[in-house]
Amino acid sequence: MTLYDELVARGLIAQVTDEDRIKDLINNGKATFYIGFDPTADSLHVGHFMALTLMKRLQLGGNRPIALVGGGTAMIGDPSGRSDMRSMMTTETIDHNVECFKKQMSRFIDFGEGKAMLVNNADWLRDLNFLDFMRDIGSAFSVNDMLRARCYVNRLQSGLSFLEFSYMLMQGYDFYMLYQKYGCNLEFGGDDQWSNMLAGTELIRKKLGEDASAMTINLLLKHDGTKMGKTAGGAIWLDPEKTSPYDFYQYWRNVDDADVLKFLRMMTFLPLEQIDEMDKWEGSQLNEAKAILAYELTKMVHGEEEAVKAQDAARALFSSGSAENMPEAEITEADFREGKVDILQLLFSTGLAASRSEARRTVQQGGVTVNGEKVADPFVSYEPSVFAEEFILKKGKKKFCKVIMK
RNA sequence: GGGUGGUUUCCCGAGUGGCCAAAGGGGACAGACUGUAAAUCUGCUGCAAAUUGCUUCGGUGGUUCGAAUCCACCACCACCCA
Repeated sequence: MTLYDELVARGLIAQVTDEDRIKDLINNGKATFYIGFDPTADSLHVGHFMALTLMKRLQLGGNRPIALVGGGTAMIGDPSGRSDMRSMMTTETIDHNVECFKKQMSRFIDFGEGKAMLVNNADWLRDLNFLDFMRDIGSAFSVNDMLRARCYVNRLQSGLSFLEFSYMLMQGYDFYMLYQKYGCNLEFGGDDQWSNMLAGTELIRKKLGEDASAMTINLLLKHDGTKMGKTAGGAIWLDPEKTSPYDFYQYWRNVDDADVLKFLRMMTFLPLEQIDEMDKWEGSQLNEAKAILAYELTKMVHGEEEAVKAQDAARALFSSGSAENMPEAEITEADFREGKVDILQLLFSTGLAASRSEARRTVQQGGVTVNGEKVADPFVSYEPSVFAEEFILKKGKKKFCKVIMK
């Protein structure tokens, strides 16, 4: 199976500019391709992760990836897929985020000599001269075409600043620069980037009379069309400080039945034959597929050791095993009042509940247990000595921790 | 630059002087049923030392016994005209 066919089989490819040319490039290791990452936060999230796995797949096929961090484009903010205006970030924040991105990417992609490159578009965007840029690049863009681009249409209702409108020019310019500097002949991106990417291929054609290609990856969507990787608490991050390996594992462990196989194909490196085999599974057997998905992804992002820990903790909670790898939470003397901690304070201090009020509600609704025993009274409190023994605090079905007295 | 409409709790959105911590929906959370799934049903959803108190309806100041609601100014947004 060729690389291109595999990408198709894994359900990754959404749109391409020229299928035959792209096949020839990537199947034969002739592509120097780039994917852009805008440093809007100090960690990558699962959406970026899929792009990284794609980069890896192509690199394994002998192609040369360029990870482009948008230290320049982040000054503007990509309006695609957004209904609101992005808040402006300072240069310091952006540069800090760029550094964080670099570190995380290095774990997945081999940036060894000649194998891959990490480039920052701040290098050419920040020092641009406005008039020169407008005469040179702006003249090659048609506002008529831009207004027709899908990504701007809904923004015309809710408001779009000229700053954001110009994002497309920047991204097009990136490709144009990478093409000239590094011979980058292919751009990848999320399907919501399609029009921005075409801006690049068009610009290269207009300015240089040469062809470059673009290909979009299907967005990581759930079966109901909502975005994956977002929870009420925010995004699922790759940084263990922002999303713990356990939470990361649980996130994937809990995907809908309808999505497991899709995610296994898109995100993991398991052989397709093995995944096809799982495709025959039904009902509760799919639970096993979810465990595999969760384990595989956690292993890739946090390493095997953390993946095993997360798995053990999950087993300990859901199918009785050792409590050794359970998440721990510390309490301190400050939590005690008159020598005791009450259950509400425990829930609050361990982060299981966002406030004492929320903790109280949960207790009243019968959602809290200590060492497996339901706590019905919101006023119960505990002496320090009980924490010398194992003290497992559980809220709801899935949230729990071992309480440790500091 | 001119005109009109708008800014409400996580989101959408009702509320035009007291009965407002603020309808309804979504989401989140908890319970039942399950397979750590989905669907469904129930509860719940500002904070707290909790039959009470405190803080909230873009910002500031004012009117009033009493303001999310009225007035003034400011900020931001959308639409129409230039």
